[in-house]
Amino acid sequence: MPRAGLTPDLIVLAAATLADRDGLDRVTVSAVARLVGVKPASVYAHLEGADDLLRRVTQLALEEMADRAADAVAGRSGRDALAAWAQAFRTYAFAHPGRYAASHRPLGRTEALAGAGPRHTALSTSILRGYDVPEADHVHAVRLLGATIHGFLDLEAAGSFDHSAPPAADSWPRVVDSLDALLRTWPSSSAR
Amino acid sequence: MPRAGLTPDLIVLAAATLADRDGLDRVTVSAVARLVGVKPASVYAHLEGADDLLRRVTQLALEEMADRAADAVAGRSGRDALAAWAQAFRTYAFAHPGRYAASHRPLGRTEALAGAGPRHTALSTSILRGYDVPEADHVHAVRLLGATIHGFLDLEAAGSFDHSAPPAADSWPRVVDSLDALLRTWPSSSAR
DNA sequence: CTCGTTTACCTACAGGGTGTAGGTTTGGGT
DNA sequence: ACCCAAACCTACACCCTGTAGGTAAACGAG
Repeated sequence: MPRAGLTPDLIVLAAATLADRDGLDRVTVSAVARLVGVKPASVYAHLEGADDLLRRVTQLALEEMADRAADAVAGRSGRDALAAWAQAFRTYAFAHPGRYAASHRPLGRTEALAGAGPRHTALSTSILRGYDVPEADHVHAVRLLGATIHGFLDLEAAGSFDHSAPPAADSWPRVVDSLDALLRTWPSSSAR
Repeated sequence: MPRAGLTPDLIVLAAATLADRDGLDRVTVSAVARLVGVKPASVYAHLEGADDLLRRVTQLALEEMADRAADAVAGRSGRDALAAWAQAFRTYAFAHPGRYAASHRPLGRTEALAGAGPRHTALSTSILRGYDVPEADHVHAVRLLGATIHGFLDLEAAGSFDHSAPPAADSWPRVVDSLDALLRTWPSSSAR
């Protein structure tokens, strides 16, 4: 019997593929084993278990998203950077729904600080350079950006926008416009 | 052997309790059966299965949140209404993390239109009455509000804000301020 | 108050996922 | 050519889902 030549990375990639194709909740050690042509028990030699598998998919998704986001903001600033940055996430969420869903799973402090987390923080902070947001408010602005983009994509993926009239895609540019407007007028917004 | 006197509602309530205590992913037919003191098979007489159980928890959570949100906006308008409405969700998310997580699960068109969905839409629309947002933009504004609040609470629950300095609670009022500012200046924001 | 019907709950079982123990094969290094 | 680490296997125990069919408690009718 030829050997599959598995590595943890190959298994995680298969899991991510499966997540995108069948949904994150269908990602099981057994299903991944089937996909790579191996018995379930063999997978446990490369990973610590189901939790570990999902955690690695989360980390993969966060890294990939950071890559794409970095690409998007490169060479842009202000509104352009903001729009491209946000669009990078939306494109990723559509292309890789399972990975995107995985990216929301909680991570331990250690994994979060070691992985792509800081890159995401740095990227969204860099967007603020095109606006007049005071240094002290950067954290809040970054959180607001992240929350709004994540919230929109999450609700869109959950179909929450499918029950009212205009397609979610019509609201997307308005969301980006709003965030831009908010950042442009930030000082006055904190002045009540 | 005394009879437990189960009803679908009692089972769903037990499931919701379990979700809040142990996490939504620990909600299984078996666990709920244990909690109410019955064998797993007995639960299937009252529900159609695990999917049905989770769907009902989702609906329960949406109804409860609509109740609290309605309570919060009653007798308020403008910024007060917005802040109270947003706070209602945050309070609920803290008090009932499992239910709150369940509220994000996708629902079919039928369940969504029959349940609390329309109430939530009506509630957030009512907040716009305190602002000068043109009728045609209401949908977009409602989606923006929902996305931002949901996104913030979801990221906060996932611990995404625990890795940088100020506690998430410090950013929350800034988010509400920002949304208020955005709605107050809405017309100019759509004018680029 | 007994009797029959309903139905709440049961046991038993099949199927699939997780995870461990321990055996067998494969391939690279010496 | 051989050896050893590792990749992969079978076999098993355990839990969750869901179905089939049985037992017994409640409840209304006479």
